[in-house]
Amino acid sequence: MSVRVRFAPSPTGALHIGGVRTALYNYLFARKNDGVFILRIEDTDQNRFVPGAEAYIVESLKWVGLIPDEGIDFGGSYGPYRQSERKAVYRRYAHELVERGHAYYAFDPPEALEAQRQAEENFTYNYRTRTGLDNSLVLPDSRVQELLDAGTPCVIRLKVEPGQDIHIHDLIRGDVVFQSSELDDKVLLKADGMPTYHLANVVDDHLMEITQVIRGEEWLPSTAHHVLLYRGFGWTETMPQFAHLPLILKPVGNGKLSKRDGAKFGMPVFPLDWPGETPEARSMGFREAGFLPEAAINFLALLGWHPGGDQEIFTIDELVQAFSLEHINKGGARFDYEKAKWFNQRYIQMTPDGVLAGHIHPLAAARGYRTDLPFLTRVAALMKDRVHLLPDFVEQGYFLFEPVTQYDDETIRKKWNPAFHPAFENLLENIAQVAPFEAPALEEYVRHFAQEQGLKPGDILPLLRLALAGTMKGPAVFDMAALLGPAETNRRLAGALRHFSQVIATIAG
RNA sequence: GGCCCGUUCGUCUAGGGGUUAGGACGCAUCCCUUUCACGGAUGAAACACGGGUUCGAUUCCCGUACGGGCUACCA
Repeated sequence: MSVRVRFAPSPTGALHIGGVRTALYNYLFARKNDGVFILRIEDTDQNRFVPGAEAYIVESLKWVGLIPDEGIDFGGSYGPYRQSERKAVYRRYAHELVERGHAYYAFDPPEALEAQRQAEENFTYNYRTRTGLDNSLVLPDSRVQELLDAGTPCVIRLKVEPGQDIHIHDLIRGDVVFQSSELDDKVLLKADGMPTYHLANVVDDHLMEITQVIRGEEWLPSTAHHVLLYRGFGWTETMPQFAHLPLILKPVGNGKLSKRDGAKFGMPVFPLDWPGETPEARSMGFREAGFLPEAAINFLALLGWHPGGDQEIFTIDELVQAFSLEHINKGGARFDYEKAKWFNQRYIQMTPDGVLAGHIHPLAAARGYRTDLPFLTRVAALMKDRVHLLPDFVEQGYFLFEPVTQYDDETIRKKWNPAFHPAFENLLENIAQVAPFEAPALEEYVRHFAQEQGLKPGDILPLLRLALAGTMKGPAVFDMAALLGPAETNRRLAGALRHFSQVIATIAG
């Protein structure tokens, strides 16, 4: 039987980075096994529906390159892939389960159950309590029919028979056993006619011929219910295998990574930006933070999984080749943003300058900088070894785009000597004539010039850097000069010379 | 509270009955470089605890502790 796996997010907001990892593991598993990767939207909660969330999910998957083979927006013959469009299907199956005696109608209004929970410490709707509640198990058939005919609001609940062990063989965790007596009679079909997750996911996984369910650990406890559903429907022969993924934990402190942690720690926890009503609700995305999608994928893949060995950098094809569910760790993995940035740095280094130029383009444009690709390509070459995120190119390399207005005066006081003035005057008059105006020629000229003037390289180089960039941080001086060109180099030298004298004059005064 | 899952350097992890417990991020020192980085080298840093099983447990079993998840007409 060919492998078919699905990623089934619910459109209640931005897709969490943990969700992206779940999608990634499903994708890798599908590719590794020549299977099919399906995107299914689980929008059965009408109250939590968020407009735009579905489009966000699709755009996120596209950005990281996890393109579904089937699903909403991607075709396939097992549709519809949006659960809200399959309402009739679930209704039919829910009733079938009632007929088979594995489910029943319950008329208890939500308020009544709420009151029960208030009154009774650990109230659970199960085999113990259901006989005293308002459902088709205790009501006479005629009365049930009457209520149904009258359109009385009701739900359909799973009838869990006590006294049986439910064994699950989890592909990641091994054997897990649940006692059915501990399980509650889960609602399968809500009063609004929509199914709950439990019914919908089992029916859809069956109908869509899903072979492995790879999902978050938060689903492990309800898997016993799902197994009971497969049994109730008589689908045990084709029941999918289960694999429950460990959670992604907060960078610091306790608990799983939450949506709010992005704003809290100033780091992205979503693939793409997601606007929020308040600053705290606004979510930064990996894309907007300046990550290359390949880097984000590489980072995510290794957060909770490793194939063994010492390799850290994996192309997507290498990930596919190396992937196996058995190597997924059982324990939760803490989100480590420093490591994420390290991956991005490595991927930036590996990316050709011309490609980087394309990434820098919009960032430069946003700041009103030069945007011609040949120039940006050279910027990329000079900066790529010292950035972690794409915006660093313009934020840390600002002096390549704009005139120097701020100088590192501290260093000027240490390095500048008024006695250098004539020499620098000379340099600024003649440097523009160096031909070709490229780094090697410039370096040769300046070093030779220093010698001529009786100066050490250490006297002149730091000051030249300060003149061109204003700061002691940055690419090789001669590379910068070459990029800036003769006119700009001359201009900056002249401006710097005036500033240097002023700074010293201030001290003297 | 109940049920379920987990626990190797600070973090992500490799490993697995006998190892100097390996790698990566981060950190520190040094080299390269008259900048910042990159790169290279070196270093500090871990098997939660207690019982078994065993000639021998970090590795297998059982407890304990700690962490996590679930416990809705949410997913």
